[in-house]
Amino acid sequence: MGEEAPEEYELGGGEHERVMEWEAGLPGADELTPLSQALVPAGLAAAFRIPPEPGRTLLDVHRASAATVSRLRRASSSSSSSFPAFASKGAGADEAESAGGAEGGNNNNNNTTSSSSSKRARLVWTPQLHKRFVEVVAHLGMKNAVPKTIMQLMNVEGLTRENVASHLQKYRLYVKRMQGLSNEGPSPSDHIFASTPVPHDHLLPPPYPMPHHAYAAAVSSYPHYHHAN
DNA sequence: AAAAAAATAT
DNA sequence: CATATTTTTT
Repeated sequence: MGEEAPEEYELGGGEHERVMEWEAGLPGADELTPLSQALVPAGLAAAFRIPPEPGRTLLDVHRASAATVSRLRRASSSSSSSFPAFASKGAGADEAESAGGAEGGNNNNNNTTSSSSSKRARLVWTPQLHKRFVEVVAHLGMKNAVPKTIMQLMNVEGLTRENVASHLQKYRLYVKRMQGLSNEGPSPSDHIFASTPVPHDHLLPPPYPMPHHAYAAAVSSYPHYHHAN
């Protein structure tokens, strides 16, 4: 019969249900310093030679909060009761999201999807992965930041060049949008991003373990995969 | 139904 | 390798 589940949850990129209990005692929005506003006034920063403003934009904030939510989903250990909002929209089978709560770091991923077909699951660019990506790109410079090199330096097993290429495409657009929308002032420093305040990422091995010649064989972390369709 | 993300094709 | 288009997920 029809397995039609009335999903009234607007999770992720939808509405947020406000839990007033959590807001009790907290200052009102009008009393808080807007995140979109720089902590250090432009004039003051200039006077004190503090040019590198992290460039906090609404997009950055949004990304950061997304990371926080992502963290909460996983850290839903103790706490009185489970979060009502973070239910996986399991269509058929519930997805097992990793195991160790504190993460050990050892991720032996046997993504031997058995089946012969190379129908790999969709790669999910988790904040950790993205951060790694950004770091590598930043270190390479827009000049050498090409999919192949990025993939190699990231050294994440299972990560394909196509994965990186696709993400890079989006990332470039993202950066572009940001630059165009940013203050069109005469600021030579244009590449101001990489502000991806992701929690402590002790989950991944060193970013670019490439001192001289690649020591292939270094087992690295694995990307987050989700069940494919 | 629309938007975002990732995959795939050119 | 870059960009465009299509598919999949939210």
